[in-house]
Amino acid sequence: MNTQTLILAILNFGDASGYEIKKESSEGVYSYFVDISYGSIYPTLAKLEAEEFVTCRSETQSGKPDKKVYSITDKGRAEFISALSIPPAHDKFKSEFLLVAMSAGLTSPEVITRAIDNRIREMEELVELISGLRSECDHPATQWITSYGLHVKGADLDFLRNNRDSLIAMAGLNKTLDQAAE
Amino acid sequence: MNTQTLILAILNFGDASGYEIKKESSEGVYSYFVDISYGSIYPTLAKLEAEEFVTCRSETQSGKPDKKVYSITDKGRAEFISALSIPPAHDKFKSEFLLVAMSAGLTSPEVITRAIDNRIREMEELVELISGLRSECDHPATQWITSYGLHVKGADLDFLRNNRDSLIAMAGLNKTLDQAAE
DNA sequence: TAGGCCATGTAACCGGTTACATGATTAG
DNA sequence: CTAATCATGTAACCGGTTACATGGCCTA
Repeated sequence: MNTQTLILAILNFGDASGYEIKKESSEGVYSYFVDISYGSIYPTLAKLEAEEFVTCRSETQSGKPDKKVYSITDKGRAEFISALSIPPAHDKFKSEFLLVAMSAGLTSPEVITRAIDNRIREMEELVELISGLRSECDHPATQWITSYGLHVKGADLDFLRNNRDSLIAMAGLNKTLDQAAE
Repeated sequence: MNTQTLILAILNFGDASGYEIKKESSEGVYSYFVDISYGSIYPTLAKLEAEEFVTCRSETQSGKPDKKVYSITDKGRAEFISALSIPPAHDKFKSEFLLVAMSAGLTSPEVITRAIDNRIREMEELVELISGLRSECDHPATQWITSYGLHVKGADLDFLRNNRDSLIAMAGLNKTLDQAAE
């Protein structure tokens, strides 16, 4: 998913500044399945304005710096809807944890324990986040994707809790075998 | 996860050529959580050899082009193990589907039906793949990660099947509301 | 008074992909 | 005869991140 479509999606739900878009994409509902940095947000916003997909107005705030609030235009909405009709690409999924877990035999119980306990904690935080977001917003499609996330991440957490010890038990086993073979 | 560590991980399980590493990373066990292209494999392999993390021998094959088979060295294994002890970064997850689903109201039932049915099919194929891989390999840690994958992707598939129709029912709703408001 | 939040923006960099070049063999 | 598989490699490109620059306000 390119930055442009993502920003259009966010603006379609409501006006926002670059700063707010960043927050949405790294702390809001979107944070679960995307993330973008300032370095890509601001240039894209400028490009989007030049193409008339968004308009921009400055808002002066008391006690805070001015902000540039962007609104999606009809042209931008049409562009977004047309992007939506392109069959979505596969999810992109990369997991360092799985590589570590797969190599559990080569490393120590301490390393594996830390890795899986961190993962459990992060997963709990993610479930918390999605739950919170879910209760804040009654938009049907948002409810659907948050239910989805909760269901999948809940199953993930179950597995992690039920199989934590068995993974830790595998740590260092290759080493032991190598030594036994000597 | 950088290409280097991933290649070291694959070579740690056995010797392989660049071509075979690509296959492993896009059709084998690793395909579930990583993917790399030739454009990054071959240069990395050369770098790895220069640093003495791997050695290389040429194998002439009858009826096939020669291949360069790489083996991990003790130095390479030490490097890999040390990379393993660094706490793994968050999973990287990007989903165009979730963005489309979240915007179901803006698009047509056809678009949503195609998107979710494609996803269900892809998820089924992934579950098939992991099942196959699982039965081929009795390495404990690999069994662990494949069980994990099967558990999570099974839950994913359940949700998708049980909630397919409710998502489709949301398609086009925003449009209808807009028109009703006119 | 230090650190964190609000707020916008740019330039350098980088990891990785895409597309291309090359070529033999085998299966349909 | 065509397509696919095996096999290695390079160069151009690109999307995006990191780090930097700037600065005021508020809280501890």
